[in-house]
Amino acid sequence: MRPPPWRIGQIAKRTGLSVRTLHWYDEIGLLTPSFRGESGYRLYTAADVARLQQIVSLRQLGFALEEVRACLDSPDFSPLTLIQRHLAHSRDRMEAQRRLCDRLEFLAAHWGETETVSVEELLQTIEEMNVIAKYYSPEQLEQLKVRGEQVGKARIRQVEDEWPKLMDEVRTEMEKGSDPSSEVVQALARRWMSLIHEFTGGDAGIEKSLQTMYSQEQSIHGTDLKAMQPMMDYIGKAWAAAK
Amino acid sequence: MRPPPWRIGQIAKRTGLSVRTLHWYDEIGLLTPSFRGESGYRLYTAADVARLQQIVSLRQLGFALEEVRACLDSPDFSPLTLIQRHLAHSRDRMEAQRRLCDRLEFLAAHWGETETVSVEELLQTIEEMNVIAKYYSPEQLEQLKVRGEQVGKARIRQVEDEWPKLMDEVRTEMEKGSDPSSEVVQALARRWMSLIHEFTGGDAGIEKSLQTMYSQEQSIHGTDLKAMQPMMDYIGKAWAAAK
DNA sequence: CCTTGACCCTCACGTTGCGTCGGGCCGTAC
DNA sequence: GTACGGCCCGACGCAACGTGAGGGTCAAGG
Repeated sequence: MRPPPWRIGQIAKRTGLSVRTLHWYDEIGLLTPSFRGESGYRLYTAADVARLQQIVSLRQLGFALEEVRACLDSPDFSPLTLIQRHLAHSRDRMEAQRRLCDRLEFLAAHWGETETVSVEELLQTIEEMNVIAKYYSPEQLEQLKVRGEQVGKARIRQVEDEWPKLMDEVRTEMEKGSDPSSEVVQALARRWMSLIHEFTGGDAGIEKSLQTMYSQEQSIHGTDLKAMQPMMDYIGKAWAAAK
Repeated sequence: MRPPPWRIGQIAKRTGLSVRTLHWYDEIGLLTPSFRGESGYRLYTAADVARLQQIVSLRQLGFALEEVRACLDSPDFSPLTLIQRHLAHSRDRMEAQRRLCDRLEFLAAHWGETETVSVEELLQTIEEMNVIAKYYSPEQLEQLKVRGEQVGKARIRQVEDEWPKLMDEVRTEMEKGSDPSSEVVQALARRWMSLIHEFTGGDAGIEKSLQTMYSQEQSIHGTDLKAMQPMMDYIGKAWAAAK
């Protein structure tokens, strides 16, 4: 790092940028080295390096090269609005990134120990996620995610096992024509409501969204929701009778 | 949306993609419509639309077009590792985005009500942020951010006012040669330590990093840290004497 | 039959910020 | 003298389209 002016390779090493990047900055006129040797070598002075460090600093904030140029080349430029614009934009992008991570995390967790997952299963699950996202607000989804972490994956699998059994039992009672106020049906209703409550975490909004989804969609997660409608009515009656 | 096959414009409206995008997918062979009319119009069948929706689904996860192609075109493809790779990558990017947002937020907040900010001030502050980031771990910075929000901006400005005054008083006592165990110096030491404590929030690690920074850097935020070294020793003696 | 307007086609260049060649000159050490 | 590494310029490549230019097609209306 002996005498200024320095050649391009020195500058590259010093700043961590690539030689090509410095060529590029020169080419677009963002940083033109003050001198050229007789052989055509770019020669950078201390002032050039200072400007380059400013460029690097502004780039760290995610500014585009043209914005960096605007900052450095117009002496009375006030970067405040630029920063605020960038902040808003960055926050948006971060939100999008966060949601994407959530989705990926869910998918990764969903098949945590599974060896191989087929593309069909993946697409199926994405489709379900999209359907679900249609009915819950982002905040509700966040709530559900937290709740899912609270109850643990083991319990979730337990419940996923239990649901179809419970539905079978309810269907049986319905077909037998059992009175909703009978003790057997009451017990089923209590189990039903308990599972729902475990899912919603007692949040009324989430339960509302869940019901809206059940009434609008005809199938999800392999369950025929249309066929569930009468069951829900039946259980609803039993629950009402219990009170 | 009458009879399949549909023309490109219909498909575009239906999927929310642009016509150009569909052209592009055709060009790279990701989605070639099953038919062409005699006039050369692209004609998409229901199967084409189904594939397109799969493409859109996978793109939502942030997959590159080539990855989408790999998923859809090799029948025994298992996307699990792809998802995990993507998740790791996405988390990294989100972390970077978060740090960038933090920096921008700090800058925006730093000049909250100021009308115009010069580029020099901006660059100066970025430089300080870089120096600070050299000495604190990301977790510590997060802690400091939270702490800053707790104490409020008004108090921060108060402290920023108070520091130079306190330093002046300490310097005066030093030059007078006052005994560190004297009551006057003890009082100064108590004020000094109190301010430090208010900054660190009582965190030993942060205080350590702060001291490292003070000993390594020669100037920050317009304060001559080299000149502060003897003052810190002096206060240290006074504090030790107090105990 | 002609026009109009919506829709479609195929090039083909622009975008961002460089990475990565290829072919050839320059500088220094052995 | 020559070998090796640094530097030059020019040009293509990248991801995923956007945005024209210039021109055909189709259905309805005058």
